[in-house]
Amino acid sequence: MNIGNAAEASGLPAKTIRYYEEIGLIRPRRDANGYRAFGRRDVHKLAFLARARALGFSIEECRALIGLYEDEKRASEDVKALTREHLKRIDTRIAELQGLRETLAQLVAACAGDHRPDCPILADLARDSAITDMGEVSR
Amino acid sequence: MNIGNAAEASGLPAKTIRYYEEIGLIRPRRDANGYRAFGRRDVHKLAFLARARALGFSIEECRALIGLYEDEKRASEDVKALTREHLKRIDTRIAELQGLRETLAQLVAACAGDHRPDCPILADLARDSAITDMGEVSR
DNA sequence: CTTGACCTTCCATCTGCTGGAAGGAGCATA
DNA sequence: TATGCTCCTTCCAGCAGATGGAAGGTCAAG
Repeated sequence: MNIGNAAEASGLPAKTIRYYEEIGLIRPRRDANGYRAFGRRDVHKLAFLARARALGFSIEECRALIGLYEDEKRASEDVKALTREHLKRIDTRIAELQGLRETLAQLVAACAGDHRPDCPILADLARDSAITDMGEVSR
Repeated sequence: MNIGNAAEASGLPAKTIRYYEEIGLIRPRRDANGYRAFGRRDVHKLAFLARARALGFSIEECRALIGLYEDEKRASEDVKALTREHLKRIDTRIAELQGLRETLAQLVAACAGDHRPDCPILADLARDSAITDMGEVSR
C-alpha cells in the first residue's frame, strides 16, 4: 500500500505520515522504487495516532501510548496515569478559557458598539494596573 | 528607561519586547549607545499588549486593537466586533475541549488502572473505525 | 583596571504540521 | 516511442509566538 492509500485508510494526510516517519513514530518498509510500503499494521498504527491526536494527546504522549500498546506486558495503570495527566491539562485549559470568556463577555456587554470612540474594552486593556510608576522622566 | 526596566514595568520579558519591536508592534527610540529607550507611552503600550495577549487576542488582533486605541476617531463598534469574534473563537475552543474532556473522562473511568495489561483506553485508540479495509494483501 | 550586570544582534529551537519546488516512477493512450 | 497524467520522492521554507543561548559592546562601582 502506497502512502496515498495509507493516508486515505488512516485519515491522516500523506504529509503528516511522512512527518511521523521522520520523527520516528512509524517505520514503513520501502519498495524497490523507493516508495513507502504500508502494511496493515502500519495503517492500524497510523489510525491509532490519528485518534490519539484527535483526543489531544501530544506527539510524545502518542509515542508513549504506542509503546504501551505494543507492550503486551504493560500495566493499564500506566495508560490510565498518562490519560489522567492529559485530562488534567485539558481541565486546566478549559478553566483558563472560561476565565477569559467571562472577562470578554463582560467587556462585550459593557461596550456600546456604536459610532462613538468611547470603549470600555480599550479602557480595560489600557488600565495601567500592571505599570509601576517609577517616577522617571518619560520623554 | 532601558529594556530591563520596561520589562519589569510592563510585565513582559525583555525577549518578548524585542520580538514585539521586530514585528513592528512597538518602535522605541534608541539612545546613542544603541540601547532601546522606552518612554511612558511605550511602557503603557507594552502593558496594553500584555493584557490583550493575556486575554487571548492574537498578535494581529493586538495590532488592530492598538490601532483602534490610538485612533481618536475610532468607533467602539469596531472594537466590539473584534472582541466578539475573539469571544466566539474561545467558545468554540471550549466546546471542543469539553468534548475531549468527556471522552477522556469516560475512558479513565473505564480503565481499571492496575498491573494487568487490558486497557479500554488503548482499545478505544486502536478501534479501527477509521480504517477502510481495502481487501488488500498486507504484504 | 577589572568585575558584573546590563545591553546588543543573530541564529537555533520548540509544536505539529503544511506548502511548494524539483525531479523520479508508473501506467494509459496516441 | 512519445506524451500526459498522477503518484511518489526529498528538501527547504514558513506558520504562531515566543524562548534560549552565543558572542560581543557598555556602563557604573570598587
